[in-house]
Amino acid sequence: MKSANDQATALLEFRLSAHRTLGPKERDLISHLSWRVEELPARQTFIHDGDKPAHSCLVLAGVVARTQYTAGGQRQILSVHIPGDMPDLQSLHIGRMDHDLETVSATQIAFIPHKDLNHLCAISQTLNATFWRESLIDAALHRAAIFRNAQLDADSRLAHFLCEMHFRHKAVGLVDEEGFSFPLSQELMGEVLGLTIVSINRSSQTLRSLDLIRMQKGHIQVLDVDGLVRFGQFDGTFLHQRFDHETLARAS
Amino acid sequence: MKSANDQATALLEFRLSAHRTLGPKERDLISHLSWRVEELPARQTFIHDGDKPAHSCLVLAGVVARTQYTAGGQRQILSVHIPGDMPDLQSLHIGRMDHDLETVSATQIAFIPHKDLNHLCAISQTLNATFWRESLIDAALHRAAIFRNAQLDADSRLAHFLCEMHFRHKAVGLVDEEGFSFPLSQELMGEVLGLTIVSINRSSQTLRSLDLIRMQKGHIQVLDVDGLVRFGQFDGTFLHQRFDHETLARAS
DNA sequence: CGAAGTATTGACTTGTTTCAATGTTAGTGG
DNA sequence: CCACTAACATTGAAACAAGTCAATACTTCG
Repeated sequence: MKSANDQATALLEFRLSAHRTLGPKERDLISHLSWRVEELPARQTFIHDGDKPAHSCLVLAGVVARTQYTAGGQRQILSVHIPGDMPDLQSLHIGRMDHDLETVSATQIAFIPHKDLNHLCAISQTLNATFWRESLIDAALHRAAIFRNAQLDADSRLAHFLCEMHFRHKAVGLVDEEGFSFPLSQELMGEVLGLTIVSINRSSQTLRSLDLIRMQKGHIQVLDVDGLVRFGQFDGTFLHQRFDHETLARAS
Repeated sequence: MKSANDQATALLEFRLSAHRTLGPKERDLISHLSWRVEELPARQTFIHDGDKPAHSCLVLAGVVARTQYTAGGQRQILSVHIPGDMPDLQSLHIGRMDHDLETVSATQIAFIPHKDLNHLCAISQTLNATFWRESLIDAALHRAAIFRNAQLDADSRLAHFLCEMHFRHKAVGLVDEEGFSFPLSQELMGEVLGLTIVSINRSSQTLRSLDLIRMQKGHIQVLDVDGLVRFGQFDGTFLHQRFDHETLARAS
């Protein structure tokens, strides 16, 4: 049984290896980080708009959403983060948060002081570039969201989003023959895609009736990847994955 | 009369100073960069989806759009870039472009080899962090776009976008009593906001009738900043500007 | 069992698109 | 200097995708 700290180390090493092969120096540096791991319940905002965090975090288990609220209190989900993601890497160089981070399901999150990350980046050009790249891919996900929300109708929008989720889960080895576990309710998917729960419900029925996906109680299975990709006009380039099919199990 | 190279240097120094005060070492490093400056006509795609650029660029004059196309050839403008922006800074660490860069108006663009930028970042932690921060603010602009396109109706969406343009132009000293020069046609604003030209036209009439803006032939003037901010639910935090009111003139 | 959260369905409403025509402006060449 | 052209802006009417409202069912869990 691994300690939580080892688990964070293994996951980070796996994630960074997806960008480039790490040398022994980098692996050593990573392994000496000391993480503080927290268990958080569902629906908890753990970093607030306006905060000036002194740590960044790595999602170990569960799902986290970036959110922003309208004047009327309506919530927009800006992006969805799964194990292996570092959803507030930006706070390393942009002190003040311009959005919230909240848990969707119960999650396990590892925190690391900015000081330690900065130290790492100062010592290793490779790690510096890799963390930077990680934050750039985050921006690429945002661009994909802008594209789909503006250009696709409700059905395709959902298809595009589910493609993204499928490939991102796959990249961290979280997809098996049964699909992947995915705790967003239809209401929350609506908040991601700028649609109402009613639209999501109807669109999900469309995708199911076309035998593209199966979708029930926090679990999603893509039955026809190519079909879903076509339906959602999904071009996975923006994920910039060096390889897709390694499993987290193999890495840890 | 400054050379184009000096102009690029001055603009970059000004821009980076908006993040943090640069020391003499950093200013010296920047001043020794050698830029290649190009004049490009309007509507020209100068970096293509799939390209692997060996340079990044700095917009000196004119407006540049990041674009992505649907299967049906419909164009989405992902973001709009004005003088002082480095719209493909990401290519420094994400080799392959996942979108196009095209000019909107006639532009002047300065190119710098990735090699030189990487060298700079290796030598100076400060510059490394500053360029990184620049790319993170780019991501923050994306988040603002996701928010406005999903949560605001046509009128507010346009108001929000015009606020963003107003403050970003102001930050580089491009706003005077007459407003600022802005070459996006109503059709292109539609491609930014996920609306049709008809909607933009009607929304712009709304904003004009409320005396919030004046808008004619490539020129925009915000008459009532506070009013427009309120109307568009605009929270400028995401711009992360250290100061807004320095002028480019003063810096160069 | 009751309660809360989530999913589903139908009827009606609305903001935006689509289509199509007309007006305006700036630039070009005779 | 004016006719011609292309790009851009404006307007009205009809169509439609998604929203709203509201009722009902299913699931999970204490």
